[in-house]
Amino acid sequence: MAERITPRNVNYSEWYINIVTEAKLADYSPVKGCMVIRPRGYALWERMQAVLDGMFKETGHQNAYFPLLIPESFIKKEAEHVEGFSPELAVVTHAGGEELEEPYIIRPTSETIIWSMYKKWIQSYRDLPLLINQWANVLRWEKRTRLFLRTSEFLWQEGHTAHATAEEAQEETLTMLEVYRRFAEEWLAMPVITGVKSQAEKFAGAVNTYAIEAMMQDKKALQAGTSHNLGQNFAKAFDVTFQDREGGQSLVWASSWGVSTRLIGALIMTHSDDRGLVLPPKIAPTQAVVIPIYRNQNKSEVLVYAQKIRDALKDKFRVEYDCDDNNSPGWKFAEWELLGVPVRIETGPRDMEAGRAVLVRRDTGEKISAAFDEIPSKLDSLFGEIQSGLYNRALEFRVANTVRISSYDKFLAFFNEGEGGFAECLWCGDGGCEAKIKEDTKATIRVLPFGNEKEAAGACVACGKQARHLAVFAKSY
RNA sequence: CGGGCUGUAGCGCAGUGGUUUAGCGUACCAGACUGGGGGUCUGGGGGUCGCGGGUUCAAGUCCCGCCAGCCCGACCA
Repeated sequence: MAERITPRNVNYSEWYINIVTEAKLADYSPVKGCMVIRPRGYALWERMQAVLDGMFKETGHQNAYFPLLIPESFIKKEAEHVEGFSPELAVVTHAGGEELEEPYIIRPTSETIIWSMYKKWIQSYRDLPLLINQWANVLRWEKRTRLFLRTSEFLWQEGHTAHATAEEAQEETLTMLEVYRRFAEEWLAMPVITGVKSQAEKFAGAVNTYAIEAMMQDKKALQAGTSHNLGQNFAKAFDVTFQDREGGQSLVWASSWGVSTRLIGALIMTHSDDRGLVLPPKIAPTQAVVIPIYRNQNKSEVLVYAQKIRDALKDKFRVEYDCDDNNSPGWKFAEWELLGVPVRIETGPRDMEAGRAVLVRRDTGEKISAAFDEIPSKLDSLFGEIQSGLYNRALEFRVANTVRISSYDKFLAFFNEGEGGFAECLWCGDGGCEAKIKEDTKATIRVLPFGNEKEAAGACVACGKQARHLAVFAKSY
């Protein structure tokens, strides 16, 4: 076996790509910047879809589907939106062997096509709120790509809601941000910081963008999900009005929110180690794998015993049984570790005679012997421990790499000389300061975290003027 | 679009103008022994050396051009 690639002998980005490809989650395709998601990678996405979709339904949303192609004129209706997306649009100019009268854009996001329909669907306050989600692919012609983190085409869900009042739209925006926070923290075991984006970092066309930001193991930040308050911007652009209770006409208020296959990248970069993926039990497509260990003379008895264990677990957990005769146990151990399966269950002749099995944790490597009857309950509690253990480990890592900085010299040293991380700093709110900081350090404001308004008293880290916000600065993906 | 690096078997690589039929590891195929941390042995298949041109008695190796990929930037979820 060749020496495994680690962040110590290559850069972090190569390490990450190596894990993605070694675990056979995805490949680059013949289409530049686009990836092929392999079955193992897609299984992760399906798990995420299932959980998120349940959370969307619980909060009153419905799924729908809108076209891939958007008339070019639609994109141009909202000024900020055009400006934000123009550089990365792919345009269809020909179809059916003829040049089209008006080109179509391949959707980079669906606000415009959806709001063109909402105009027809919304007449009265009785039609509101309209709470719709779409699972779809989108295309943004990115200059540089990285599997799962930034590909030209990616899969996502995009929620688009319409409301009668500004307050309702804002409430929806924050409700969905909270759904994302819960999903990231409770399911992906990935601690996130929630808050609002600066005006420079917000979505093109939004009034405000809220986000969940996570710290990866190289101490860079990753925006893992966004929820936008769109105000009346798209209602104005697409002339979507409704008649209120009093008989007057008003523009509707909007939100949109999305997470993408980038979450798979986030999951990998949060928990994985040099042996491969580490998946939290709640999201892992396979939670445990039963590996029989046998010699030729006792093969059939061991296989029967191992199958009994598998059968005792299969209705309660997502469990696989690896009786492939072509690979040695050692090979299988390494392979299933690479794939991130949270618990491995070894059953050999010794275990069979004792009526037991050995459970091995992927996250710590700890081996636990369990009697046959107690395996299901043991596994259940182990999953809980692994889930919270991964969360706590990631949280401790973030806390250990987050510092409060008040002097600009220290700020520059933190990002330009040190290893970086999250810097919590006071900021005056001026876009000029923000731009200067980006110029000097490549660090950007990731988020203005919630719940820190009282702490924003003091001087801006860059210009020294009266601060208005506490901001989290970091280099990001 | 700039800067750097790399194109030789599925993958990872060596090959420094002249060892015959271009090698090594791994993967693959056949068989046997094995099996509690990526097994051992024997035999086997697999190559337009990225593409095009040039120099030379002789080019994977030198020169020119082109193409592709990756990494680092700029842009972005």
